[in-house]
Amino acid sequence: MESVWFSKPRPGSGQPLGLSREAIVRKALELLDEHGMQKLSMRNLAAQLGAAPMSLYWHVPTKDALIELCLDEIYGEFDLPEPDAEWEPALRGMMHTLRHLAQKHPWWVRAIGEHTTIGPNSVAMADSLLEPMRAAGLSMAEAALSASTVSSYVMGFAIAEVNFAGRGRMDKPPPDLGKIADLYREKHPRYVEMLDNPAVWSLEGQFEFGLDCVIDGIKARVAALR
Amino acid sequence: MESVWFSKPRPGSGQPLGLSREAIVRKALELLDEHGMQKLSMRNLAAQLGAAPMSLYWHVPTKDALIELCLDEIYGEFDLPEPDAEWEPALRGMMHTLRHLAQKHPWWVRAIGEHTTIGPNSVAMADSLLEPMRAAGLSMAEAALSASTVSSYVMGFAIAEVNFAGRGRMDKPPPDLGKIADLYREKHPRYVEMLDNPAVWSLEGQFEFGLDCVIDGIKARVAALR
DNA sequence: CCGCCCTCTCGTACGCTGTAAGTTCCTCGT
DNA sequence: ACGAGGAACTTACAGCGTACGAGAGGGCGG
Repeated sequence: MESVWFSKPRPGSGQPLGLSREAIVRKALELLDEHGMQKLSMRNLAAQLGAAPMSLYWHVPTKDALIELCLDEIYGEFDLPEPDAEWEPALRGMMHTLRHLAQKHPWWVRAIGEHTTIGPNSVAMADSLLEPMRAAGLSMAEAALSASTVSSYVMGFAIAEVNFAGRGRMDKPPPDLGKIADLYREKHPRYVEMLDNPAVWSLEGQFEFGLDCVIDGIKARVAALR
Repeated sequence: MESVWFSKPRPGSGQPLGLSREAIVRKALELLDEHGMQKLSMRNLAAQLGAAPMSLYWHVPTKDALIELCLDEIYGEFDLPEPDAEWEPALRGMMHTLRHLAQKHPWWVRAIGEHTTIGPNSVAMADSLLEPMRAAGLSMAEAALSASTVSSYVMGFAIAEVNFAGRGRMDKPPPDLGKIADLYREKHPRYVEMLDNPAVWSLEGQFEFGLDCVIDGIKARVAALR
């Protein structure tokens, strides 16, 4: 299957266009952010654009491709740090924006499970992720592995976060929790005890703790170079 | 919305059952592992079981619930380490089984993006993840945060791995890669240089490197206690 | 100026999906 | 023998992605 990135839409030869790949992606993104992936259908999207469903297919080969375009689009929001920054704060900043990106576009966690993105913005992000690691003095291989490690962590965290937040905001335990706790109190007392700990319900603390761990691990590798 | 875990199927009063929640879940799992999530439909599943589509709904409230049951089922395969093990090898072992679980059930990475699981096996796994952390001497809060950190990393890694492997096995670069490299060679030379590095394409190395990083970070916290 | 072609939009239709509602049958306790 | 109710089935609906082909409208060669 050919990827969207290799086949541009046929360039129009001058007449005014009511529809365009850009407009479609923009509106799709709007729908996704507002109502989630379940409400995004080609029919629905076309209606929002005042067009017939099949008209979209001139600009976009398939719905999956459209979603990949949307994915790349949100990677475009990712703002890159200035190149002369210290490597650690730069890395931390990028990871925070990555998390906020997931929070702002909750459908992201669903999409990444089914689509790989190799669009320009996605690549730009991956590339600029290498920057701080190389600046830290790591070799190309180690830089790549480190970058992959931190972003794997953030991705995993974001999924859990968004997913759980879907059942209600997650600063405090969800209402179900009483029942869950009761169900498992005898069999897994330690687990239930954990659920009572307020530190577990602080997303900020949770994220920061994990990020610190991972970055500490990387710092150890940077230090080993000297 | 009530969760599956609170509403058992009505217990039969004795007659032989052609269908059962267990049989349905088992067959669904079979279909999922073999043909992926896209091929699992209630109609298809019913056909495989020699039953009418709507018959399934007596045993399972909804398709999403069925998938949650399947998720919990595969967590049941997760074998817990013996309780007197050293904390670090125990943790590493669990993380390896978690990864292999994702490899064995690729649909998992799609499912976790849309479903939270609080079934017995899932909870048992989460609980036993606390074991090594507590054994290491960490407080309840730190144990929970650490466990969440490592498993976030593994989840993120597994998603990337399975996802990419979907386009062909990933021990070496995919065929698309030439085109990608050509597209971005000028704009992101460092990125395409990275793609040429063999270390980037070793999944084992990749996984182990990241796991080492995270665990090093945790070890630092354990050491800080003494 | 005519007619062709190329770009874009649309209408129709197919095969698929999850599941609500209502029907039928079989087994059991009384 | 008879009602109760568990379990399976039938029918039907609203929605989905998209293949296919028809049509509108402007640009350009003749």
